[in-house]
Amino acid sequence: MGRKAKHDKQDWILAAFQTLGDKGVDGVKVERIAKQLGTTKGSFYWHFADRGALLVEMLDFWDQQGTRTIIEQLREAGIPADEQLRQLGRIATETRTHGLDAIAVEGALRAWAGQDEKVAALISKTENTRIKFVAGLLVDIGYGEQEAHSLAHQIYLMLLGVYSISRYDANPIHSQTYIEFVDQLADLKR
Amino acid sequence: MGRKAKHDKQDWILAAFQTLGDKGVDGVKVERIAKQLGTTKGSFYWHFADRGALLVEMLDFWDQQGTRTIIEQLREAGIPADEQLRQLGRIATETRTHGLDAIAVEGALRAWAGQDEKVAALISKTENTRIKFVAGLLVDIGYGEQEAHSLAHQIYLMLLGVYSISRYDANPIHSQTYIEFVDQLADLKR
DNA sequence: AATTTAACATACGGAGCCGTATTGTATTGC
DNA sequence: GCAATACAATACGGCTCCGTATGTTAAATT
Repeated sequence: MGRKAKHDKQDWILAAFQTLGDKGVDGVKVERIAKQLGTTKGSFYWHFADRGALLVEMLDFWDQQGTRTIIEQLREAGIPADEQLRQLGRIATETRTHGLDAIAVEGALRAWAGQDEKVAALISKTENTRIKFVAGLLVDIGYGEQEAHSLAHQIYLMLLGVYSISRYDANPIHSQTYIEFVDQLADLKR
Repeated sequence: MGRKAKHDKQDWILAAFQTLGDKGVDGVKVERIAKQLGTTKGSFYWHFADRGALLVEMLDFWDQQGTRTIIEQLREAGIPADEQLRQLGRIATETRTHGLDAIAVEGALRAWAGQDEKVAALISKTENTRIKFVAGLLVDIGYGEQEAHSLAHQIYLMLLGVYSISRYDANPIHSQTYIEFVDQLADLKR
C-alpha cells in the first residue's frame, strides 16, 4: 500500500522526550522536533491530530514504560527485598533508557506537572504507587509499617531531589548520596 | 519633574516571580505581567531594557533576598545549633515571602536552571553554600565532619524533593516528612 | 500659568509557532 | 505499468509575543 514509514509515532514521542528533558514542555514545538528528526510538520500532522495529542501520548508512554515495567521487573526478578531495594535505587538514577536521559525527563515531567493539572494527577498517582512499593519492600526487610512508610517517603523525596538537582549540576555525588542512603536502609534494620 | 510612579522595578519583579512560580520561565511574558499589574508594555520598557534584563534582575533579587538573609538571620539569632537547624527546616518550607509562594518559586527556579547555564551556575553556587551551612550546624551539634556532610546532603536533597513535589501535590505530608527528618537529626546525635 | 520631564499608553513591524490545505513522491497490490 | 495508498513537503492564515517608535498625561519646577 504505502511506502515504509521513515518515522512512526514512537520516533516522534522519543524525540519529543528528548527536547522535553532539554527545554521543558514549552520547548516542545512541533516544528523543532520535525527539524530534529530531519523532516517537516507535514509528517507530524499525519501521525498526530495536534500538539496536544502528542503530549497525551507522551504521558501515556511514560506511564507504561517508566513506572510499571520497573516494578514488574523487580517483582519477577525473584530476589530478596533488600536486594530489590538496592536495585531500585540504581535503576531510578540510571541515566539512559530508550536512548534518552531519564533524569532530565523525570525532572522536566515534574516541572510540567506544576503547570498542568492533568499531568499533576498522573504524576501524583505514580508517586503514590512508587512510595507504597518502596514501603512494602521496607516492611519485607523488617521495618514496622509506620516507620517503613516514613522512610519510603524520605527515600522518595530524596530521589526527587536528585531528579531536580541533576538537571543543572552533573556532579554524581548527588546520586551517590541518595544511593548510599537507600543501601544503608537495606543493609541493616536500625 | 515627572509624575509619581505607579509601579517600580520591584513591583515588576515580584509580579514576574508570581507567574514564574505559576507558569515557569517560559510563561514570564512581559505583556502578561503588564496585564497582571493593570498596566501596559510601555511601562515595562521604561523600567527594563528588555525581557532578559528582567530575568537577570529576578535572579539578583532572589540571590540577595532568598539565601543570604536567611543564613544571616539564623547566625544573628544567637540560638544553639540544633535550634537553628530546626528553624531552618521551617523557614525553608514556609510558603510565603513578599506575598508569593516560596516553594513554587524555588521549584520553578530549578526547572529554569535546567534550561539555562547562567541560572544553573547561580543555583549550584547557592546549593553549595546552603549544604555547607547545614553541615556546619550538624558539626556543631556533634556529628563528625564526614557524617555531617553526608547528612546535610541528604537533608538538602529531601528539601529539593519537597520543592519539586509541592508544585503539583499540595499534601502537607511532604513538608512534614522533611521536617521530621531534620528534627530527628537535631534531637539526638545518633 | 507655562514648561519640562518622568511615567505610562498605543500603534506598528517582525519573528515564531500552530494548524490546515494543497500538492508532491515513493511503494505496494494488481 | 498503473492506480491506490501512505507518507512527506510546501504554502498559507492567524495568533502571540517581542521590541521600537511615537503619542499622551500628570506631577514637579520655574
